[in-house]
Amino acid sequence: MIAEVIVDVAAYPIDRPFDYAVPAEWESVMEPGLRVKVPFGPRKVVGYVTAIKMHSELDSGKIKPVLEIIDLEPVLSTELLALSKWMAAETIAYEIDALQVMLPAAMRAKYEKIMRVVKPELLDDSFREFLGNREQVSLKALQDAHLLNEVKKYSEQGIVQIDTAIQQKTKMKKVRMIHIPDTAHLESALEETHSNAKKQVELLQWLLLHPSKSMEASEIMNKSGVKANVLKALLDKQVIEQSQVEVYRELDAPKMRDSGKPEQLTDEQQSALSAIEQASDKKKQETFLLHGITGSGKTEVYLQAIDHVLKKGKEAIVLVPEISLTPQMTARFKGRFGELVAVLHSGLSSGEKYDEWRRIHRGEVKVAIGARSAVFAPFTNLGLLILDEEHESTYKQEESPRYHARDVAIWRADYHRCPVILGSATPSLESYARATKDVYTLLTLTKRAKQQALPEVQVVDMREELKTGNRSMFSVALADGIRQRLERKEQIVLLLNKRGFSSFVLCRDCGTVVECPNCDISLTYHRSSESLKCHYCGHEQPVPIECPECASEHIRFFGTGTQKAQEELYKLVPEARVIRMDVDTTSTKGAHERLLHDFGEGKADILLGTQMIAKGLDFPRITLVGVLAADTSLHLADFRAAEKTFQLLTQVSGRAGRDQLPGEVVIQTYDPEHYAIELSKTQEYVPFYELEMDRRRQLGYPPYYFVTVVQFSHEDVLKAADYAHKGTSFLMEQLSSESVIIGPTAAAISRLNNRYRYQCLVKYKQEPALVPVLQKLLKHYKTSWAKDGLVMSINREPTAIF
DNA sequence: TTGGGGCTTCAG
DNA sequence: TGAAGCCCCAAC
Repeated sequence: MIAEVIVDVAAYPIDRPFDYAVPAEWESVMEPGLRVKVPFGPRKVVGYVTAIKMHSELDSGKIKPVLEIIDLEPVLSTELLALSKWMAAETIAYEIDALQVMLPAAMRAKYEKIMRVVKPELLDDSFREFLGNREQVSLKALQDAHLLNEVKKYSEQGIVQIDTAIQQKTKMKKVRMIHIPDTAHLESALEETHSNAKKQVELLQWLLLHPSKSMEASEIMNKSGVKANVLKALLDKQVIEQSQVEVYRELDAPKMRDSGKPEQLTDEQQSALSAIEQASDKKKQETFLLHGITGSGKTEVYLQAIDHVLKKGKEAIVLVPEISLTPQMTARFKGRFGELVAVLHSGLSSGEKYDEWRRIHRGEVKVAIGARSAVFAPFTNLGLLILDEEHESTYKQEESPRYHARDVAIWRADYHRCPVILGSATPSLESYARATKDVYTLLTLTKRAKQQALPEVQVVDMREELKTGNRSMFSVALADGIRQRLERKEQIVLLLNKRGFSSFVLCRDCGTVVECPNCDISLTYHRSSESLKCHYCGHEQPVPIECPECASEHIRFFGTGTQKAQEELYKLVPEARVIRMDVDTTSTKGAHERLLHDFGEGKADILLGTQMIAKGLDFPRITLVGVLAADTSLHLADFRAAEKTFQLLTQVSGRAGRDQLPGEVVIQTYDPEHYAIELSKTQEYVPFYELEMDRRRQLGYPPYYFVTVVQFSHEDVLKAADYAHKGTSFLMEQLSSESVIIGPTAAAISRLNNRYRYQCLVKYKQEPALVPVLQKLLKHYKTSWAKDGLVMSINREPTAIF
């Protein structure tokens, strides 16, 4: 029997299965999806069995045997094995990378070189002394002891052997379990125990009072008050027995709970739910775009749809952007489905993630909630996949394999013949466009679930504020609003839009942002050269001293931090209690959750933060939302800038007035006429969608075109540019004339880690040759360019063009 | 990616 | 002549 194995080596010529002989005694247990230890060249590595066959094309002399089977059960199902193949091909990644992302990080192998003594009698005395009674030592320890030269000699003489040890990063957690005999045995043991052994008598009596078959050793010690030595004495006498039992790590119980009861649905919610249930009953793959305004109760639709598939004995995956994986959200799912839910979020340790993964793998839970990678949850009978806030760019992994969770979800749904729900108040243009073309089924929720009115939105022109002499960060309207809420003991959320910090130049008098003469995109400020550059066409110009439009000298780099905002806020309302939430204050584990919890408890009046506060907050006392600088994200060198701004403004506005109290939103901007800001006033998505689609069509950007970016980097500027040229011309030659190839241009971050970066942009509507051509380019690169120090990467459908 | 073999270079 | 450094190649 032959096993085809993908080995744990990420390299171009190795990105294919290798054949290994299966020893006869393992033939009955060998199957695809198992991890094995195999010899590979002179070393030993972990590999994944992807197929079993009876014969190999290779000379039998070349085939080595599998050394060890690591798992008892396959860790990857046939479905996930097939998915990894598809994903590797689609994203142009190594298959091993595609396999590894599907498993928890704790299962990734760690290699350690160890030295094993073969002929101890031939060792020097000093070396033997160092070893003590150890038979093997890690090379690391030997290096620390400066013994590497000796080891080398011994190894050449065959006195010691160097070997690779493969270790699991995280092991299953085990506890010491004490097995307690029945009362009769305990009583007879008590009689036999000498009364001098007071503590033993005490323990036996305690055990008699607390009858149980088995108990954790630590629990016995804690509750009975005896020490470990007493326990050991009884173990030695074989009165009690012990064993190591595998347990799951205890997760923090959610602090908030949902009532657990399904809520009454509105008509709109009900018809959306029915459509999903129908698709589910018909065992049909169908992708639904659930477009519901903020507060329209999308989550309730998810919950009831999940309930429907669970009743049919199937499983569900819910993906949420990491940031909205707040206790509020998870508590709601746990409240509804209790122990059937596994939550996978970044706050868990790798061991905890591993435990959650095993709970899914063993079929102990039916619902998995998590960020991007939860889309690979090892369910075998999926009935529903949900992506909440589907427009979020965090669903795209920006390192190899560069997959999009949406595509993976649809692939899995297709495999299991089940529906996918993409939910958002502000869908990505891609998804909405597909919904209008009936690729996806559009479901719309236009009313808020609790009948509240949408908050009233006011856009404040900061240029006017400046003219009237207000140089502070807060407009008169916002400052008044804040004071008012403080008096009424209501809560305020202030969003500081920090994206694209200091990267563009803006005139404080007329709001002009310096743009590229060739492209409809703002120029990016480059400190190193004191110039402004366009990352799309390569245009470059010096930083102007005065505004090119109004000749004002109030022209400067735009951007301001949360810390400064907090100081200014203090000057404005010293009595207010402010919680600041940004990368600085949320870097420690659980900080994010704690700050939100405090805010929810009313321990602060104002929540000031960056993007991370825009989502998922659902607190009834928030009645004012202020956006301090709406335009910061508008002038990024990114064709999605307007879309992202509109999404952010809509999301954050949705935080206000979610309960009884009416909400109000104040958006401060230097560019009130911009359609992304103008339209966020009414929070109407469709008009924005139409305008933005028009613009995208004119400029030839997604979703009208697909985009692939090929990036070239090299330590030497000239070589980077040279290879970028070569690569670009290769693509031009090979791809059809329908495709638009732009570049090479300097990347937005033109030097990163001392490497110069250039890129080439491929835009296409239909290009069947794309993947094969990219594969060819990759082969070129790997077989010759890479040797010259070039690094090339391919990113299909990037979230942003850097 | 990694380890080994082979080749060159340099000092002794 | 041996050690060290570098390049190249195969890996089942």
